[in-house]
Amino acid sequence: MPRPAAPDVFAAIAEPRRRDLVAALAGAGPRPVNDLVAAVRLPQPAVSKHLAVLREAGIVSVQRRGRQRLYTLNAEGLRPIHAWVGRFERFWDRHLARIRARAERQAHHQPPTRPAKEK
Amino acid sequence: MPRPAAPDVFAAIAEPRRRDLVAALAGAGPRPVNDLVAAVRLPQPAVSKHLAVLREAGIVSVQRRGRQRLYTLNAEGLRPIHAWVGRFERFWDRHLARIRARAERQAHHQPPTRPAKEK
DNA sequence: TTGACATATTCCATTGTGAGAATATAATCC
DNA sequence: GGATTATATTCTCACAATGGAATATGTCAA
Repeated sequence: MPRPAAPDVFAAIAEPRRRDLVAALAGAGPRPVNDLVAAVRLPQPAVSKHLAVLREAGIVSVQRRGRQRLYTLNAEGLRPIHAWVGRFERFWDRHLARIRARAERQAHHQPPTRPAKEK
Repeated sequence: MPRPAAPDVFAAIAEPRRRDLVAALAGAGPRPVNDLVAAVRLPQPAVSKHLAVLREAGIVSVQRRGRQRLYTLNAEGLRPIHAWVGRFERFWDRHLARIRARAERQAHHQPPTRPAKEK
């Protein structure tokens, strides 16, 4: 599959407005730009520009219909972020930390890692 | 508890170098700055500056010992991101999508949503 | 065609961000 | 004290990003 190039997804969602747009696109199906303009309360050119960034990052996809362009959330594009943050989930999730400790103990047959005492 | 103010965690991890720093801090315990300088191959002032951003975002914490400052990953700070992205997990996870579809079908007693055909 | 509508793009001014060099602070050692 | 080590801060510069206004592009309708 032709990876359509995803220039820094992290930077794309760093902008609060763009996160708003993503949220507005979730749940509902393809929405025209004007819908989003109404949803996020931002001038139309701004919305178009933010959508362009999201599109280039692979987070949304467009589809022309008549004079309007319907934007759809492409959640797959968010996956790298989820994956990256997920690497650290075990550091705050006590349950996961325990599971991990046990797994490592069984694997290496060594004493469990000290649970990194909370301050 | 005094929420220590977390100015845009999203912006903090938008920088690749800072993500490198976070990764370098994970797993190992508190590490002095020079360790990190060696790890990420960046001039020391740059590292200090990035660490400052991470600190203000609540992603790392510092602890003085002698002349050095030991930085520790504060994974809790990443939680907002995980939570935000997690909201959209169901849109790419087929299994979760099915669960959701069934739940909605049962709730509204209506035909299941068409799985949004890929282009 | 003309006109209205939906959206994108360009231009400009402002602000923010990161790199790099130099310097400052603070703790330790002699 | 002075020298050395560890880290932070300041400064400047180049550049990217953002908002706003204006304008361009494309599509439908009459």
